[in-house]
Amino acid sequence: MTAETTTMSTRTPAQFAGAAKLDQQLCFALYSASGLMTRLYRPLLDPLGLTYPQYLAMLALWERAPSTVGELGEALGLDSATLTPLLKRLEAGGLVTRRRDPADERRVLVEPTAKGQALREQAGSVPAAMLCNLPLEADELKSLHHTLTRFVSGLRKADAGAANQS
Amino acid sequence: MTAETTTMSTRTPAQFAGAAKLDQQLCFALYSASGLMTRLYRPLLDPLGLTYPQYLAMLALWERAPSTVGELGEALGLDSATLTPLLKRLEAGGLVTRRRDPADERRVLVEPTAKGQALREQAGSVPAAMLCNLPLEADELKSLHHTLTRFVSGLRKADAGAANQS
DNA sequence: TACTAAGAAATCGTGCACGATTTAAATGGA
DNA sequence: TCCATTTAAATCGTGCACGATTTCTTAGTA
Repeated sequence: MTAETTTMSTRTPAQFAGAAKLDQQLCFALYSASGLMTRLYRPLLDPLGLTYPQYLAMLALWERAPSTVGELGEALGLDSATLTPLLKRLEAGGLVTRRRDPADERRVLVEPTAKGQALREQAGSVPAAMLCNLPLEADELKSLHHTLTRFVSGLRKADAGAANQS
Repeated sequence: MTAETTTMSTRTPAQFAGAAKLDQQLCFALYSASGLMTRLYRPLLDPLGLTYPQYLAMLALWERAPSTVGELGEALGLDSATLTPLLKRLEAGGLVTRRRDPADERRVLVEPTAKGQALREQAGSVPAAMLCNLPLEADELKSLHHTLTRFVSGLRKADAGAANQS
């Protein structure tokens, strides 16, 4: 993006110009960073046969299984329309099982198979490899992570509020 | 995500546990932040008839038109497989025109229509409205933006390097 | 002039993401 | 008990994203 060299819009009120540009750049930077990171994960995850969202789902399941679709959705910030087909693909790959909860037939319990558990060992080297790719110093990463965590937490509240209004 | 309350994995070698967790959380935080931001933009962009990627494309075109598909791709970090259908939708909505460059028939020039230019006025209020939604203080936003910009710049280099290797 | 190589955009197939709707199960009264 | 309400997941339609391939154009070169 040529954002740095952008001249001020001639129509934007002066008092908004700075803030508007900052906002645009921040949101765009988040958008770009997210996409670039997914791309950097690809060569690490391809050998495991996982996409990045699938990797996130497995991480969640390795920490807590069985989980319901709803619990996974809460953990990952995704809804059933996204998770159901993703989990079906993981099931087709033999990594998880899906079954109705006998105690509440509305729920679906998802759980890693033996193969899915075995994958955890292979996946163990991913975070360290990924860390090597990240272009900031350790303290900067920590600071970025800290700010982002507060940011996400705030956004989630705003998002929940917006959902309740409608 | 229950990341804050996550207990340490019992299988991860101790010396990697901290770094691994930090990495996972940072990447996941970026992924989450990006998705949440797109969601926050939706109510602002819906009245304009734009999605967030379409809004980004229009921002780029308002700054520089005509642009080729390749130039837009460079600016937004997207390839022609993503942009071509997106631009066709903008064209179908009457916001841009697409035509082959007479000087080089390989290129396609994209340019806002009068309607696309008019939309710029309406879109002027979007950044300020978005800014109100963001949950951090101005100095924190600035710091986040600064770190993210360096981060993205570094990731782009890493990504370009990876592309050249293959 | 031909012939190859390089470039730009479009196309194809797969997967993620979500709003809106649907189906089915559980819950809470009248 | 019966029925309305709520809840959980699945489904449908649209749009983004990208690797791989294809088509067409331009450039370079024997």
